[in-house]
Amino acid sequence: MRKPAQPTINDVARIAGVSKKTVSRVINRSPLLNEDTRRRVEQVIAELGYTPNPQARALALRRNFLIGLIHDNPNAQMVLNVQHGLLEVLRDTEFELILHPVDRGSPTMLDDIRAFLEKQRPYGVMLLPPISENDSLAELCAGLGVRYVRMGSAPLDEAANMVASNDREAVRGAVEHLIAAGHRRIGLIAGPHGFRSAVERQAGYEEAIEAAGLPLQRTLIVHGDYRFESGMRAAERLLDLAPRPTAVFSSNDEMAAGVLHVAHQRGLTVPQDLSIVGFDDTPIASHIWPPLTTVRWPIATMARAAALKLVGGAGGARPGEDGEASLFVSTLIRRASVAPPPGAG
Amino acid sequence: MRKPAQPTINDVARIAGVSKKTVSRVINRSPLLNEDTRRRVEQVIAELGYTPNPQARALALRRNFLIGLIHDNPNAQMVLNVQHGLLEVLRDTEFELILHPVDRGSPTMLDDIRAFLEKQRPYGVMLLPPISENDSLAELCAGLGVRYVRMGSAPLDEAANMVASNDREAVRGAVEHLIAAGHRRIGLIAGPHGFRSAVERQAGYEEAIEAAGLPLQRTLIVHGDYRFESGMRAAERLLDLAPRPTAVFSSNDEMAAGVLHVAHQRGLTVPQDLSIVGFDDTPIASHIWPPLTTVRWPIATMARAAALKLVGGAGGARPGEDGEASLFVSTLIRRASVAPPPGAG
DNA sequence: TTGTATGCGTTATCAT
DNA sequence: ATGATAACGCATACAA
Repeated sequence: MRKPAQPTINDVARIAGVSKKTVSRVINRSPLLNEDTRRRVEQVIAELGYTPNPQARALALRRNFLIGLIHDNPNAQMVLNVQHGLLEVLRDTEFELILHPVDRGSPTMLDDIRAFLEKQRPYGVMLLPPISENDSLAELCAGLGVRYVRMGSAPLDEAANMVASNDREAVRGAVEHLIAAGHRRIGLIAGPHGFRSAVERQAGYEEAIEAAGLPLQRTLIVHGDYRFESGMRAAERLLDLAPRPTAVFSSNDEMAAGVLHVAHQRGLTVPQDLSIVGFDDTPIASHIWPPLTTVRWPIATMARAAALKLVGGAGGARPGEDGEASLFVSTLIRRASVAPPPGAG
Repeated sequence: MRKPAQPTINDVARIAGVSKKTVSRVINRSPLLNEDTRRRVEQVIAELGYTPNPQARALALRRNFLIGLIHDNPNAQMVLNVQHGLLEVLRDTEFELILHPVDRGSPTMLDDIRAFLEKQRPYGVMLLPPISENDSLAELCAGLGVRYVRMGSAPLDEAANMVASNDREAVRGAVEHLIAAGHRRIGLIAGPHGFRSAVERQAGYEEAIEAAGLPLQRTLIVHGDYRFESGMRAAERLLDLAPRPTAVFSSNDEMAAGVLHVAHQRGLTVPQDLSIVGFDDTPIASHIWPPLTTVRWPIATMARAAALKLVGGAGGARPGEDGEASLFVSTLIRRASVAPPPGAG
């Protein structure tokens, strides 16, 4: 196999009959350049198929063009949506996305991330929930001089470092939707302790209940861990109640699917016997039967905004209007899993 | 914010009282080194918290430590599983994973990938199905001197460049399972034309049907595009048949979920009225109702093997037994979506 | 407007 | 076993 040696800036300079610096100026779009020489150099660049070596650039500029994505696998679809949103912005820049999944259960997580940051020295990092809620992590980044953007369920940092959704309002709206359908006993499957998203979503639930003048019953609130099985367990407890709730709001779709599962097992028909509302609008929400009413938050849009905040104008990226926003609104997607409570007809 | 200047090899050399080359030797585990000096240097490295600059290394070595993942979004869970398998191996090495999603519908896909390869010059790339089936793409990598590993449903390259699953056998086993349950009219939802996986899975279906001495009926074979909606459309056509099939094998879980959806819409009970088998064992398979009997292929294991093939011993990675294998077996996961055909009791 | 000298942090060559 | 020096490909400071 022949060795396809990449042409370097020297080759371009030699063939174009100029100095490397001039080529460098062309590459970096220096304004003070003779139009003739620019064209000539660009011609040679095109002929040779020359591409600047990113590593050499990084070395000379004393900064690289890596954006890190640090997360602890919230859910597959979300991670992928974030990756897509990020890459959509990064694609036209010289930045690359590198991944760094971590294990929030590990006591060495912070050290692990520190090692990653010190080794790669990424230009910036994107922090996904739930670890994005960790203030020590944000401080670690700041201390190391690595810019960061956190994604979360509420504004927990300054706008420049944050893209947030309004989980509380969104859930309040979702539960109000159930109340408007006639439900009075509404169960909540809350997220795990220590998650800001869990807190926000529960707060939204409570706000809606109280605003409607309904009693806030602790037995109607069960915690899960955002996983399918925990949704099943929570549903068991909720459906064992007498009288049992006529509707359940689940803090994410996966647990909501667990509720549906249990309902099926018990011979309950959804939504006639039990209404269910989820959160996330992952693909499973529209694929299960019946299709799930759920809250959709604009993950890809938020990721794009985050990317713009991170690279903000650097490396060819242009901050768009997305770049300014840091709070994003979620919307209720109405499907077939909600109906009036039994006997309400 | 203070500038946390990284210590360089020069700092280490100066403080340890040796030359940079000696430090370099320590880092790279050169065998010819005095034990004393090695320990002394390692001590200083630890004290300073020195980490070699990957960009500078890449420049000097004329090769970088990037592994690219090129894919056209087969499905979220698969992409994520691959990422995890890859990163599991890469984590202990100096390699980083960079992403490059593409659009196989675009006529410029190959040019786009070429630009990516020429710019980043990754050490190696991992190609996911379906674009991994594209021979021109493999040739492009080879021509550019970029090593690659393809992931696919059958061995379509030499072992060093391939991790393959045995889709054909796996599907054959799955359909035989249906036949053993008593089914004689078994529908197939095939994958889209142009996909090797679609060909292999259809072949497995046909082998099972013929081996059982059943008639191979073209009306029982409908093509989908691996997406949920296409599964619904295919199911409509299959269930409109008279007599209708008593079982359906779907070439992936997402389409199988579509079948389940249509069955529900038509008031058919699964598995009593209709048995369904899927392929992939994505989370949705176990989360829908009833839980789906499906074929699981060892994606993460395959990805680990691929990573070992790519970095093979380089950069601290040690080829394990995974590294040798290039053919991986899938297994049938039996859940609740299969029963004897109606009236068979 | 363009060129020269120098540095970025590392490894390779060839000494000693 | 260790060190001086020259790459690697690019950018910056300073001249011209």
